Amino acid sequence: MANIQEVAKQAGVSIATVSRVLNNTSKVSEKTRFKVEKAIQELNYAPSMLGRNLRNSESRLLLVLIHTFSNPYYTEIITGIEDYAIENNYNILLCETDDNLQREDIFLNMVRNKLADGIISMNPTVHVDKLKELANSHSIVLCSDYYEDADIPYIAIDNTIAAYRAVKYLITMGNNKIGLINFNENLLYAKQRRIGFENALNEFQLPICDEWIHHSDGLTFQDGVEAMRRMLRSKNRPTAVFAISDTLAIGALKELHAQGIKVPQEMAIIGFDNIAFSSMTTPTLTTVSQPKYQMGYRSAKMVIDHIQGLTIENVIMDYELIIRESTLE
Amino acid sequence: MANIQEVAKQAGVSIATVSRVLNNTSKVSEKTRFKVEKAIQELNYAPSMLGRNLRNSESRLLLVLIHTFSNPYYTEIITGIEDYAIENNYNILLCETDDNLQREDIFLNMVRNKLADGIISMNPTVHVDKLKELANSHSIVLCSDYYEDADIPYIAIDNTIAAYRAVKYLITMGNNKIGLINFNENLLYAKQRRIGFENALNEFQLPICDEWIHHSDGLTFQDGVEAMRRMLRSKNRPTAVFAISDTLAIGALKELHAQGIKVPQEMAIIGFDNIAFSSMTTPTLTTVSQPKYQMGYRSAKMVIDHIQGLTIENVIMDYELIIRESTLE
DNA sequence: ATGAAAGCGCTAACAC
DNA sequence: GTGTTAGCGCTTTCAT
Repeated sequence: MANIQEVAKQAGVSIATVSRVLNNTSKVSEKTRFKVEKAIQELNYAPSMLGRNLRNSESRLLLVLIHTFSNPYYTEIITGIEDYAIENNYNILLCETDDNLQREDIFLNMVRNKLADGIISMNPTVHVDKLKELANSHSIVLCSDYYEDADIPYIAIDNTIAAYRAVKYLITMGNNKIGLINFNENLLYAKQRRIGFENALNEFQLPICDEWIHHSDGLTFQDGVEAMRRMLRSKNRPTAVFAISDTLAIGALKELHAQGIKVPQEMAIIGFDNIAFSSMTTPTLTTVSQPKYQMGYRSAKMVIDHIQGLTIENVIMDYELIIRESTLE
Repeated sequence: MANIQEVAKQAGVSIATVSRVLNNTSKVSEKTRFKVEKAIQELNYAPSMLGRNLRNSESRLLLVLIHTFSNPYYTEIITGIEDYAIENNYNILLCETDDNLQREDIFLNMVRNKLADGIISMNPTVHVDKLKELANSHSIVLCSDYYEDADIPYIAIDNTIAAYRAVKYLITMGNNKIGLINFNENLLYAKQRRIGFENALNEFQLPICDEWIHHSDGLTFQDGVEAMRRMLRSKNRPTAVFAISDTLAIGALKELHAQGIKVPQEMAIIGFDNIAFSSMTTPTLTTVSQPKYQMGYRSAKMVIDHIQGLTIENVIMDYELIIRESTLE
């Protein structure tokens, strides 16, 4: 592939002029521009990003850290990120860390290495200390989960209140035995949603029963199936269950169906995230919807603003309760 | 962030020596190595990929082109690609083209631009001529859909036979009125699956009825809902439907449920792809499973082999019929 | 074993 | 309006 030298030679001009034509950065005479463009055509030339980036010391690449592609929660957020990024001439590098510290290191190093200009992390299991240190000198934004007191800018919803509202809704629907399917509570959002859950029960003086609280090892459908299976082992069952993610809720729904337990008549289920599948289940799933696209879009804006030296502030977004069949009587 | 100069200065050696320590490329005395490593530590130095890549004229980045993140079909393939890539010191750049020619151009240019070393395209709507031309001088592999006579290496299953087997299975289950929900037949795989569908019907001398063949505009659940809705407008209904993707099949299932039509008793449904959600629906979905992880893994191997100058050959993978509730009586 | 220097492809400051 | 040139951070050849 031709380089700028060859184009210059072919057009009979200097490389500076070629660069000017390429970047439209100062006046070039019609005639010269024409010659250069002709040469570019003939040589099928495209400028090397590598050279350009090295010179400009920027890559216009954003790293997006996620735990695993298979979690459908991310898809809409990523679309939002990508839209803003593309609009602003950035591209995104989607990085799956998969709980692998080594892989994580590779990605974090890419921004120290100048291969990427900033990071949007949606990966709460990331090595916090490293991220914190990196955030001192680089542009990092956390999306949808964050760390308290870590001083890394974030965008998220108020999980405590959202969970509180969801559970309160279950209560107002007449449920007074309410269970929880949670994930690893080291994650802030999981902890917060549990607190919201407890706040609601406390407010209505309902029991918080350990038998009705189960933790899953992961966030796949199958994890939800297993959590519900464990919950159903006890004869004393809740009449409603709040699952911390739609994937878990959908798995739970499946297990209830397998055991012939009617939803919502015998047990109501509410999820969290409003993933696309949640309206395709039988019954359809009541859930808490985060403005995922907007969260992605704005987190991209945040990180790009930060790269360009602006100061940015944490953002708390609104959520919405989407009521569907799994909680209606 | 420090650069190689500063490290050299701090260690009291030349930049060449630092580079040698970094890359372990020739003998360096213990003492010098130690000094350099100390300086690297102190300055918290990490080499710039940009400089390195420019020098080596490689980026060790692979582009993965997909149509949209929201299609769950891709997730497992991408995991396979990523595993092989990481094992071989490559990273992947996941690119969503979204039918946008301009966006597509950006991505294709990245490989001409030396920002990426190769492309795995799973995006059948990509501008074929451009891709073909690019494939002459760069490393490109098509995964799961391909172009006939385009001479671009690919990995895929035999869609015609897979579809044939799926439909034949419906026939042997006693169905003789079989419908099809297809997608845009400009896509090779859609065309091939239709041919397989017709081959099976022809073999058993069953009618191919236009009323029972519907095309959707997209591959979302909603598209499946709408396709089934259209099919149900005619009184004369098929007793089984082959949907070209699980997403469409799941949408169809949803619409059948909404209209109170029992699956599989009144209508059997079979999908294609075995996405994770297909075992979570009610009823669970019979489907054709492609070895998605392996297809990803091997396509990454193919493109990296090609980058490294090896000759590569097209690969046809096996598929598997996964029988679940949506076709059982 | 180590250093000096060229050069990867590009942009921008400076000179004309 | 256009050309010359330095330099972005690195690797590698050639000396020593």
